[in-house]
Amino acid sequence: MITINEKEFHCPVELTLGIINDKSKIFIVYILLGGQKRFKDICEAFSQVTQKTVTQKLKELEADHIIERTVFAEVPPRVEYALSPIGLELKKVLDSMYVFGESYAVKYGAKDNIPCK
Amino acid sequence: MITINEKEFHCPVELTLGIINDKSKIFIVYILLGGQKRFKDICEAFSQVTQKTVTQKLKELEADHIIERTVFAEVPPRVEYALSPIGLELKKVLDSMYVFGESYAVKYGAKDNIPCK
DNA sequence: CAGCATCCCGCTGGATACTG
DNA sequence: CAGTATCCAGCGGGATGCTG
Repeated sequence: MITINEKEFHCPVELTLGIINDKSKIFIVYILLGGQKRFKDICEAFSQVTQKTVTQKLKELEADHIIERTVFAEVPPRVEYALSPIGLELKKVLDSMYVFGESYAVKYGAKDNIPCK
Repeated sequence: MITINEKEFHCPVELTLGIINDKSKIFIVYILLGGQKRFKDICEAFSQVTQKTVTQKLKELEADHIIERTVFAEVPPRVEYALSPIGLELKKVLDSMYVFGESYAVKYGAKDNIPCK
């Protein structure tokens, strides 16, 4: 049993799922694996998700220590998001998802080519 | 670009997320990593999810070739669920989630012990 | 035992407009 | 630019009861 902020998890897998519990969050992590990004860049990176959702998910990820938020005192405002040290460790999870997706595509998909690494 | 059943994915990660897009499915895979199980066993394995959800998720996973369903012509009926070969490859994804959860717990959690492997 | 059918509620997340 | 505010629709998923 693991306890974090009065939430209880039966095992590490459940804990991980508690942190990146939806697609949009995983996508944000995925995007940030390419280096730190501005709010606008993240929004543009996936068209399927609205600005509001991005804002919200970024907040949750920050609260969970996955990403770090840096505000620059400039006009116009600039905010950079980057993965924290522990956030970077999610790379292995994403990598394994990539590998699985590749195998799956080979077996069941009509793949043109496999980019986006 | 990968195309499967007229659905398009930009990269293998997105494809993987398209298959195991929610927690309950990942949990089912997690449970089945322990060997084949009956419907009832899966339902009992996580109390937080209802029977209906289990039924539904099992169907989707079967449609996506992740699990295999075997019906035994017996009375009372018996149905066994097991991971398919490609489903077994999700083990690596789960494993990496386990590793991440462990690291995270060490850093931010009050862990009693870490079971459930 | 292994589901299916129904009803229903809550929350996620979309669209749009406004602010420091 | 980087958000906040509000309003609202959809659907995932809970509870319950029925069937082959």
